[in-house]
Amino acid sequence: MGSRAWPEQSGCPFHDLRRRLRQVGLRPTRQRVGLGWLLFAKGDRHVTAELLFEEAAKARVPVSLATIYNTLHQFTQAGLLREVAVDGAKTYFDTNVGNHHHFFIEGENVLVDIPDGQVAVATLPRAPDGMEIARVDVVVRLRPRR
Amino acid sequence: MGSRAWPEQSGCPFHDLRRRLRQVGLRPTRQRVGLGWLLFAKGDRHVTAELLFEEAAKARVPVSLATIYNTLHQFTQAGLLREVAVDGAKTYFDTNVGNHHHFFIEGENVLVDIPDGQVAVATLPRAPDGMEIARVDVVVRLRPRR
DNA sequence: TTACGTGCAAATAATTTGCAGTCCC
DNA sequence: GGGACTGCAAATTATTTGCACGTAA
Repeated sequence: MGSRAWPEQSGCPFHDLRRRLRQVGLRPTRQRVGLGWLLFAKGDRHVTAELLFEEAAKARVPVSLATIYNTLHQFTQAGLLREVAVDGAKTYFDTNVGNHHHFFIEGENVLVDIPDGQVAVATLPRAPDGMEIARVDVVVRLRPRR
Repeated sequence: MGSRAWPEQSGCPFHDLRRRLRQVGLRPTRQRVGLGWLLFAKGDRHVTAELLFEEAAKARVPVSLATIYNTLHQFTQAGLLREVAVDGAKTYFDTNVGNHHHFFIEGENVLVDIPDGQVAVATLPRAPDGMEIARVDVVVRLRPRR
């Protein structure tokens, strides 16, 4: 779970969200709170800008696509989200910012978390001179069994 | 090295290239041979369409950007190239189609092969029902040491 | 010859940006 | 009130496509 990014929760998720936004230096505006609610209320998720935009429309959160993009990037910079690298044109954002890896379902273009501990990278290469390892991403590509 | 895709080499790289193209069902046209030359003559490489386009211009290989894209995809489908998934908007093509993984240098947006054997994935997750593992990609993200 | 390739320019798709107007603190 | 935020539309960037023309077999 992505709980690492959500310390000190109280009883009220709404207040937690607003407080968390302030903590990371973002004003809890209507759209940020609305999007945060969509993103973080349902457990770990993987969204694209377009998908979140549709959800916001359904949920009557008034927000433009441009603001969706802005917000996703601000949340990412604040450590509330993480960008996931898969191929395909779209960018995926993951509400789970903890250390974990992904399945990528080819054809469907869907991302799924790999349950913790099911992937282990045994040997890591040494980083070249002057470089350090920022992160290790493992993507296990799945296709329908023929 | 990506030699798996290049069986039976003779003394003449040009002939090898033309023959290889025919083998995979692609007519050895001027632009395909020219691009193949740029791609495969210098060992393992990671290129984007734009980069290859510039190289072609320098090397006086007359080719349009649209044809670069077509050719890269045809080569990929033929197994001469492999698409690599990193984030960032661009698509990278790798002349090494063997089993290996990558460093991705943040900021510079450059891909580098990780020498074989320096990364090992110890435990693989079981694939969900009806799915099988098509491929496992490991990307080690590097940043300048602070 | 003739199907396969290529170039060009226009079309898409995802994302970003500039700026005028709006809203939180 | 004032600076941060948002929306809209136009701009960018990467890539794809349609179609007339060129070229390898």
